[in-house]
Amino acid sequence: MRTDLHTGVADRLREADQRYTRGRRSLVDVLEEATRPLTIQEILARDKALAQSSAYRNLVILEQAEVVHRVVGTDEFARYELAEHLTDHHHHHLICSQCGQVADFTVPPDVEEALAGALGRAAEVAGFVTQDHRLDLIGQCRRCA
Amino acid sequence: MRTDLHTGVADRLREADQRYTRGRRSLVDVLEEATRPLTIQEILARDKALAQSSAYRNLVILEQAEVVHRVVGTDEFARYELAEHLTDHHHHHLICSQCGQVADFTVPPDVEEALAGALGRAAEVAGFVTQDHRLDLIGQCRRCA
DNA sequence: ATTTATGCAAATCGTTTGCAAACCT
DNA sequence: AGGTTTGCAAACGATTTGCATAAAT
Repeated sequence: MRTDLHTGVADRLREADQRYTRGRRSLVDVLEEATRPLTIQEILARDKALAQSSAYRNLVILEQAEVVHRVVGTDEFARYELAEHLTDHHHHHLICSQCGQVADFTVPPDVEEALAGALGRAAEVAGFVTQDHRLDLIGQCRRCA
Repeated sequence: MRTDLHTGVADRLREADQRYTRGRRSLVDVLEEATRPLTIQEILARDKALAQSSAYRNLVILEQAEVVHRVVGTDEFARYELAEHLTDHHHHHLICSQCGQVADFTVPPDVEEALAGALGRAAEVAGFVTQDHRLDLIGQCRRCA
């Protein structure tokens, strides 16, 4: 099913002139098994062999190589997930304003399309070159509500 | 036109059992004159009489009283703007991934409605209590592109 | 063999906090 | 007077960085 994930990652890293080391592979493995964006601490807890400083450094590199995506919530912790082009799973985030947890969700394709059109037009007016869009819900998760 | 702004703010603060002091009034004044969310440093630069620690403390209080809204971009700086119910101006953000600047934009009402409906349904499925939504464009602003 | 990555510990920097003086009611 | 807020300086904590060693090509 996903023997290609590491191949895809390797390709991206090669293009960015970066090596695919054991530490970077571990990060990708951890994120692949997660069903939501993880904080650095969560990542380190899931693979005890990872050093904190290297994890920070490698996540920056993986982000530049477009292998991972940094998710900014409402709390002080950065969260990471695999880039959408590697998972084929376009989605958005439910951000709990209480505990900070981030969960995934999707909206129907027709809404997604209407949205993309409107956003494209708005960006054009502002002379803005769009790279990505961010659609999140802020509220309280089941556990905190 | 906006003699009522301070009245509205005072109401919110009273409800939160908070005083409307000179420092808090200054913060509201600075944010009222801005056309985009401002970082703390930008706020302090616009009113030299403000002390940094009090600004941080008061922005927390104003946020809890729903007078201001904290905007999280992609960089390390928190940004603040007046809450939408005080400005009657529902909008979204263009976030420059290069310089971090945040600008405002709007989408047509029909898109906004379709979006609200889809989001409401998605949240319901996840057992999520929605407080707010966040729709941003990430890209490069006119100056950085 | 040479370049690049790692991991520890120290530094950085936006933000938070302790505390005594100033302020409001 | 009694409780809040202020402002300075010190503390905090997530993230970054210097440097000597280990790994990758």
